[in-house]
Amino acid sequence: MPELPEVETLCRQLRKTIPGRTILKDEVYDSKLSRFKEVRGAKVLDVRRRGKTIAIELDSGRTILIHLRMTGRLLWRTTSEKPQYARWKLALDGGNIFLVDPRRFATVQVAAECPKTAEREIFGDLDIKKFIELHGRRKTRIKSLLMDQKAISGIGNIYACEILHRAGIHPEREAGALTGSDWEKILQTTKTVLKKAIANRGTSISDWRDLYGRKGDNQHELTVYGKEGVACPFCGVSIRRIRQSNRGTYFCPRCQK
DNA sequence: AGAACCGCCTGCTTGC
DNA sequence: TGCAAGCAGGCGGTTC
Repeated sequence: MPELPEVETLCRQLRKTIPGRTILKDEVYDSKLSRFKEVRGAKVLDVRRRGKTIAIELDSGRTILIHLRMTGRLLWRTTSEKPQYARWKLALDGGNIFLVDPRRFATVQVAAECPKTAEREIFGDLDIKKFIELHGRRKTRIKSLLMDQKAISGIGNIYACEILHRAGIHPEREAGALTGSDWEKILQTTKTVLKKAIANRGTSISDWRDLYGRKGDNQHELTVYGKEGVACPFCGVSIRRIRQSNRGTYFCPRCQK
């Protein structure tokens, strides 16, 4: 699933590829994708990441917002050959961006403005002190909080599990019961885990591929996600899987208190 | 307020 | 082998 590191990988690759190019046309292949405003003729100025959203800024003042949800991928092709499960194409001078998505959850919209998320961005303006003030007394469980996009942007199920494992915090701990040093640990580990994943160009356990169709390397770094029954690399105890808010949570019962 | 659950989707795995 | 049920889950919504 594309989370912050995967989306960041795409944004970096797009930033090297499309600014300065002009949009020749766009084609929608999936009726589920809503109609959007005209983007033809506009030139790409920049590509930014907002949480898990890709924002392509145009010189027309509009911004194309792409959210990949579960199985969405973006593919750069210099030919017009349509990949399997192509849902949308942005034709630029010199190449095409295809949105590929077997499960059809991904969304594309054209907005007037780029969403503002800087205060929720771990690599942006997010401030630990302020974060603890806002969320440090809540009754919600820490894993749900890490995945709450309105609290902190970009973390999904895979990285939430991995972060808490490396931080030694049990996913069912109540946010309000965490100490200052717990928070320190969690937010520091969040940075470390996500940075590593970005450097590895994302986690390819199933669908994820980068802009050029290549797998990432971060799946080799995973210590708990998808590893029920496997020995914890730190202590050797069997990784457990529970269900939290209807999604799989993996953790080590010895390392995570 | 927070958790549980649903609907949106379809490729893949599992079980009979 | 073949088919159907079950599973995966981000997000927005509803319900309890």
